[in-house]
Amino acid sequence: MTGARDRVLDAYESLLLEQGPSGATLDAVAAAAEVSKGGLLYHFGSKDALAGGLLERLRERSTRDAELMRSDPDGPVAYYLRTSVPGAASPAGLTRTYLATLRIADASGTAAREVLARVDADGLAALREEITDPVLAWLVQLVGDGLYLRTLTGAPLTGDVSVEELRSKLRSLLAASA
Amino acid sequence: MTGARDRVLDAYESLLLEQGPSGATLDAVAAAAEVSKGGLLYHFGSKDALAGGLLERLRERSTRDAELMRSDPDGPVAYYLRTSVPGAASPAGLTRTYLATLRIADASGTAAREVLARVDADGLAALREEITDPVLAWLVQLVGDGLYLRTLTGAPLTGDVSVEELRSKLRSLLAASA
DNA sequence: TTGACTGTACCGTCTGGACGGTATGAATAT
DNA sequence: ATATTCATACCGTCCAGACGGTACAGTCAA
Repeated sequence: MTGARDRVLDAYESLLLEQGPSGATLDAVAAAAEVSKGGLLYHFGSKDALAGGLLERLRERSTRDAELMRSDPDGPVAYYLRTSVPGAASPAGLTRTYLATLRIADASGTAAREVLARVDADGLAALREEITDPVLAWLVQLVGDGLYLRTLTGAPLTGDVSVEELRSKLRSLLAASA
Repeated sequence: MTGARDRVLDAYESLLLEQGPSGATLDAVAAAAEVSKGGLLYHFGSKDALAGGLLERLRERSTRDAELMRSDPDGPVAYYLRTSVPGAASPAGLTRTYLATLRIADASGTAAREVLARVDADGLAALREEITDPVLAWLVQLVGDGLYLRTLTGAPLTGDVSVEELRSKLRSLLAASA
């Protein structure tokens, strides 16, 4: 009994990631969630409400992720470097929800942008607790964001240089400035 | 006589950037380009063909941008750092076309991803001509990509740290490893 | 009995696309 | 010199289908 509501949101995310906004129709989402269309509309009264539900989930997961980041035994930076790699999803499922929200950042208008901006701000704040230099903290975050963009485009993440090499480079950069 | 074809592509880009894929309907594009729908369809036989036209333009502009990058008096890196900032568009209009293409990266399926990947590869190759360390070259590119993502979400580019500070940090990082 | 659905039937709107027509100008034929 | 043909570059209308959303009768576990 996973709760149909969550299943609908999961399905919405999946369709957004795999087929984009145009593929995430109410019918398709309902089918993917194994719920009738009527059932979907019972939980989310309109498509806007569905998008709102995704935004709400993003907010929740972002908050939870920030907590995990702060309480990580190796510190926020280590956590961030570990989880911002597309392959390893964040425990809270933040990555997935974030990427899905990115796809509706225009359709949902400003609301999505605001939440997205808040998620970024939360992450940066957590990073700053460990990285004293604000410029460097931002740089680290931007590298993670760049990796996100790669995932968005479905780029192969370049086999030439591994993400692990990138992370260790970042670590040495951080150590040098400390 | 600017050529209706180019005007259509310009309008398509604008709508993609301002309203996203759902706003970029054939009618809307035609209206924005001040061309009738029939006229639009004369130049691009279908919506897929329109997307294809955008991809073609991206390829052209990317090639031209790579040339400008290589022939820049201050070197590829300086050029990249200068132009990857959303505010200052690249001379060839690459930024705009790239961002627009990002919005249809799913609808156009794999074709868009391939071109996007090639643009990234071209940029990285140009960067590598100046930055010997491949990991560092990739890092620089990812920072630029992160800035792109910010533009995509419409994030305020954080007023806390200026992009100029970020650039100078990057420059000093590059100088230190040389 | 209520809440959480399912299933089916619909409706109005919008969208991509097909299609037939038109204006212009250059080439060719007479 | 005039008439005819042809290609290019559009315009405006129409339509089938898809989409979001509504309505409502029924099911079934707690």
